[in-house]
Amino acid sequence: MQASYNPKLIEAEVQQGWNEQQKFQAKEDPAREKYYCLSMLPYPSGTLHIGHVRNYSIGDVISRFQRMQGKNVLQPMGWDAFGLPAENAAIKHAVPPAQWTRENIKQMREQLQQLGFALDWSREFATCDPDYYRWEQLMFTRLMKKGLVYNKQAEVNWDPVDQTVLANEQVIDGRGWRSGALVERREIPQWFLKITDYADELLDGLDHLPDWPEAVKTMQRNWIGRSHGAELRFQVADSDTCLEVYTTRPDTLMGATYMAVAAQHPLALEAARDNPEIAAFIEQCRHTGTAQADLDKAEKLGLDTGSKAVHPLTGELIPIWIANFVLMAYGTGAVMSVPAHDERDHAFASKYKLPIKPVVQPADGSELMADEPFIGSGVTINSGEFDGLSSAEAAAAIVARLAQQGDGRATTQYRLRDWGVSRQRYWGCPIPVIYCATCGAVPVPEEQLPVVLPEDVEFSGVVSPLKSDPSWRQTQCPQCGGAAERETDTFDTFMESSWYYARYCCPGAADMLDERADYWLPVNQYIGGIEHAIMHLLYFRFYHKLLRDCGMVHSDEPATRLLCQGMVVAETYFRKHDDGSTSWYSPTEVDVHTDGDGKRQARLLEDDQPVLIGAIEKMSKSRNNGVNPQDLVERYGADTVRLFVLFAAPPEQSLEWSDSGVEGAWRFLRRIWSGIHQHLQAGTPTQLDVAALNAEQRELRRKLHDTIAKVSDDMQRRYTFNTAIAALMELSNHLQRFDDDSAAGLAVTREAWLALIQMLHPVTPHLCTHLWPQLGGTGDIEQAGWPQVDAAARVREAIIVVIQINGKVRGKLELAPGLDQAATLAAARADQNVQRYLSDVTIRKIIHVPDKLLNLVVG
RNA sequence: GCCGAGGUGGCGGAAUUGGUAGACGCGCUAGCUUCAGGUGCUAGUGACCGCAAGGUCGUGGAGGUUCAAGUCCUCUCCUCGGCACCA
Repeated sequence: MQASYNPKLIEAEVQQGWNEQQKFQAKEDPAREKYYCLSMLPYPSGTLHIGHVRNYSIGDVISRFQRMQGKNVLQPMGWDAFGLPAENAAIKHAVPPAQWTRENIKQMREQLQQLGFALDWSREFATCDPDYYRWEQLMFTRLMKKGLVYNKQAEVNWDPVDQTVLANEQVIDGRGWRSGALVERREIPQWFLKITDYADELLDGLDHLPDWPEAVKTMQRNWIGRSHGAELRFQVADSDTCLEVYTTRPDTLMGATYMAVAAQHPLALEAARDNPEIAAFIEQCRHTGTAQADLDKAEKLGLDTGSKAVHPLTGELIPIWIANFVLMAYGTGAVMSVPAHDERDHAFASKYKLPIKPVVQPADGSELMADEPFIGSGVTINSGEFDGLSSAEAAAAIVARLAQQGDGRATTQYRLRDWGVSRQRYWGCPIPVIYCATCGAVPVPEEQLPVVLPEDVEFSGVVSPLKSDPSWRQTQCPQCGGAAERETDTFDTFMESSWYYARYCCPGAADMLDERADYWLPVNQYIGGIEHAIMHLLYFRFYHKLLRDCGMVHSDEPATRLLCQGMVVAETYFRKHDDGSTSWYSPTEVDVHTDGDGKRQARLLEDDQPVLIGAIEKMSKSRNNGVNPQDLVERYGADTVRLFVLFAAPPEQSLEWSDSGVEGAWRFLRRIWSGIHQHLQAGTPTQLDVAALNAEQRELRRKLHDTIAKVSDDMQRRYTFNTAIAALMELSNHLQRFDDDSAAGLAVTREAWLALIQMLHPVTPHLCTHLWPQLGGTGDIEQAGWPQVDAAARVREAIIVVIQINGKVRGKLELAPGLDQAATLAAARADQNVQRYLSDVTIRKIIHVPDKLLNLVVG
């Protein structure tokens, strides 16, 4: 064995061994328990960043830990290859999106391989492969036939200068990012998947996912937003039309003092015909982006249409307003406004001096605040015959009355909207639909799939090559054979990431999936960023149910356990220049020192002059605070990088990058190496005889077996890899301090080093694979399994019990375990410092937590 | 604006079920080792008072519950994630 640790050498050697054995190629084996560990597939943006390294290191620890438990583990990898950045790169560098994407994949694959993840590369694919997306197209045509797909008009952000549709992130302060033109909302026909048909199942299914984070389930519940309320009808005065509204608070109907409709509502458009002021207001409303946050934050504006609605209970006429915060796409595009009991209605009514009529008061009889809405439930007032009822009773009574009149009914509504899957983009999966003048929208027949996206194209960034190329577009109608045109929109890229996990199970299958999916699914452990908590993870669950209802999978949920890791952030360094500009420096160009007063100072290495330390932010190009994992791997080796990202923070928290922290990880691995080197030099151990150990040797064994218990729990149940590593560091510190070269001492040390290497193996597999045979470990470290706890070794002869007086610690006593209250009290009374607090007082109360604490309340 | 997280030494973090706050690592200080050091080793390191024994304070802020609160409750401030076309 070499005296010093050389990761470059051993990592290459160990990886070569894995490749030769095809060690991580998973094979279906019904005789073995399977374990499917899946990390979210990366978008091939160019190079790997630390966020990827973190995600895949977590997945790899879990995978390798499960392999050591004897499971048949599948850990695949692929590429989420369609998407907007490829189009942006094409515009910037004049390179076709396909070429840019495939070059990035090549580079990132090499980087992943260097990190030594236990991935089954034989199952790899990119979602832009026609062999992948053809099945997605097939699925879509099947869903069309099942009635789960429909086409309707929906709004997009329209850039009137570039004549193109913009993504929300391309709209900056209401203007197109490239043209600077004011963006308009425009309606165009788009395809939708009926996710709302599955709303109840998606909601109720969350109750059967005990191993998903509560935060994710809560966010999904709120997103689906099932509410029970009523659909009500208001007659429009002097007209034969009606306003349909939905409300969750029919008990407050008597307090409705005005109606509000969306700017695109037919009633608003009608009012605009002979009123230029209204027409101008509607035009103004078109210039907000489609993003919900923008709409919510925009000033609440409204205008009276002049029309009146008839209150269905009182017959009173109430005004109908147009309001910019009422959405046409959501619900019926109209709401009844009860300013006394709704915050937004109250603000709007106050602004436009509309009447406010309280109809509910708190059940405890407390006074209503004059200037604030009361949004809770209570008891009805000012409601005529409905007075004096609880909110629930009033709601039921009012809905019953309206139903009798034919003006309303109880309904359930969802906040969730159907999934719009059309994108007016080139670099995506073509939507397999043909438009025929006689037959309408016809799904592309199965035998004509896939509809292949042409890859060798010139892409200007304005018009999709699909739309500009008539030879691709023009085709024949599959039904009547007449001239027809292809759909030129492509799918939302969430479509590809909604079923990739299932395709990994069946590479090369002659259908979308085959029986191999039943062996591997559901995913045992899914790992990805918290930013996917709602949309991706909801579509992922939805698609699984679609696959199930098409008979392709036989479970209700795609993944049983979910881990959401936090972001990777880093400190920023900058200088302000005289011209007002700012230069951002990479952490690698800066040296940070702490002076004697604990103040941190940063200097630029290049000129040795100070730079300012900025905020800690998500790693990004604009702040230049990213760190390239490849440089780190070259300098320290993959094991050090993996160790650091797992040690620096628990997986769910954001991880702060630290160069010196990496140094610490590197030092730890070197100490392991030299410690084992010294141990091997010291001599040959005899067979371990636990009955013949001295006190120090027993103490080391106790530490070892405590550590095995802790690390096993941290890795399997808690997923706190940082504390598992800390425990291994403690054990290693003990081992280095333990200076006993006797045969028995060496035997205890050998046992500890072997177990340490086994437990560290999921984290730093190269180092541990290499050291295992050096320590005399037999066979393959992975097949040797996980170290077992020897309960007898953990028994303590003495434990520390804390003595408190009035809740303050006054003594710590080393006592035999299992003492009762009286014996513990006697021991406490014997302690000098405790005695000082017990003279001249009476003990009023004694709290005894056996083997932990004795609290004496005195006075 | 709405929904969801988070806030603990100079720094990253630990404290798993309400029971010793600060494990482990970084940084810093001192000493030793080395031809040398951006090496290695040893010791110390929350703040304040004290020669020491020991004491007081201390988990974003303000209240509360409890023998006991980082942990539970109420209010509040700040940071981050998502908000349906970034992925």
